[in-house]
Amino acid sequence: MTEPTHFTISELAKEFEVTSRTIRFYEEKGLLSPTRNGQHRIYDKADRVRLELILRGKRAGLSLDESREIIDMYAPGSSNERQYRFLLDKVNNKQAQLERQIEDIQQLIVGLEEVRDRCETALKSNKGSSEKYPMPLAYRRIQH
Amino acid sequence: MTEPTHFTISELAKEFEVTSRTIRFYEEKGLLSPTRNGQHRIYDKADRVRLELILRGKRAGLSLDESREIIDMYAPGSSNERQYRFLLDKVNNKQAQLERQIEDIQQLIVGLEEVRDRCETALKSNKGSSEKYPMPLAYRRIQH
DNA sequence: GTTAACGTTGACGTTAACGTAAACTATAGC
DNA sequence: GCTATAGTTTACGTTAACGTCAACGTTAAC
Repeated sequence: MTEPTHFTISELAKEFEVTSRTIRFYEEKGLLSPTRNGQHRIYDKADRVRLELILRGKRAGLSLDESREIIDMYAPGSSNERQYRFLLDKVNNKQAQLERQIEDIQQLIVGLEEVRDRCETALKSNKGSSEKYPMPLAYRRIQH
Repeated sequence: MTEPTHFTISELAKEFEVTSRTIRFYEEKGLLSPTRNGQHRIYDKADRVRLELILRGKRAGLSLDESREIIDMYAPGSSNERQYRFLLDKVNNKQAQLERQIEDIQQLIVGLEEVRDRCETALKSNKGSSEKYPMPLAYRRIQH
């Protein structure tokens, strides 16, 4: 049983738990461009990878435009020195932005961990009714 | 010069580089509830912190509803054991979700790092025109 | 007292990311 | 030949997160 090399829209839809409409929408927006068999769409492995990346970007909280930007960096076009330098610049900026995003998420997690600690100590004291429950401190050191 | 303790809407707008409309919108959505001096809004430090959290959530790629969820966990309501257990559960779920989100972002970064490496070697070979430039590999190990 | 600066409440407009429904085509199974 | 299944296009609907007026109220300055 060898790996499939081409896919229909509903196969991809099922695999990635999105609707066909969604996949067609991504095509409208220029994020996918499957070939056609007559009027039906046929997706190859590269298309599948692109869809995967789009959805990863979505889970990451990116807009479709942002995901497109990144995917386009993955698949470079022309290749003279100026283009490389330009791409390099975009890559570095994007990476910096993503790293800032990670920091923001980590700060949110720190806040949640404080909440959890307080919950747990409150539960361990075995009378969760008369506890002091001050505001979290996690959001005190903020700069950005 | 002691730290200010209250703020007008435009002060906050300026500090956080959003419009007053945006801040009022957050209030409409129940994310803020400043007091009033007559008809004007007055924001105290707690309000400011909440705004900060909302914007951090935004940078993190969360929707307003998701940010609200998290903020509401920070500021707990009643406190019997059942409530604590329930909150604890929500906190843990949210944390897991945020950590998955971080992983997705990190994968995107890995892809960008590959691109950058190729850019840099291409530039170092000092003739950026005749290089092979295969598709990135970063998105090969994917499970989720 | 009027103009400027700041704030307020509607209310309608806009963009992104799809959902939903209608009307049609093509193929496979009976 | 007919129905079921999968796919297609076209088009209008929806929700989130604001933007953009318009019309109005107040204090502060001149």
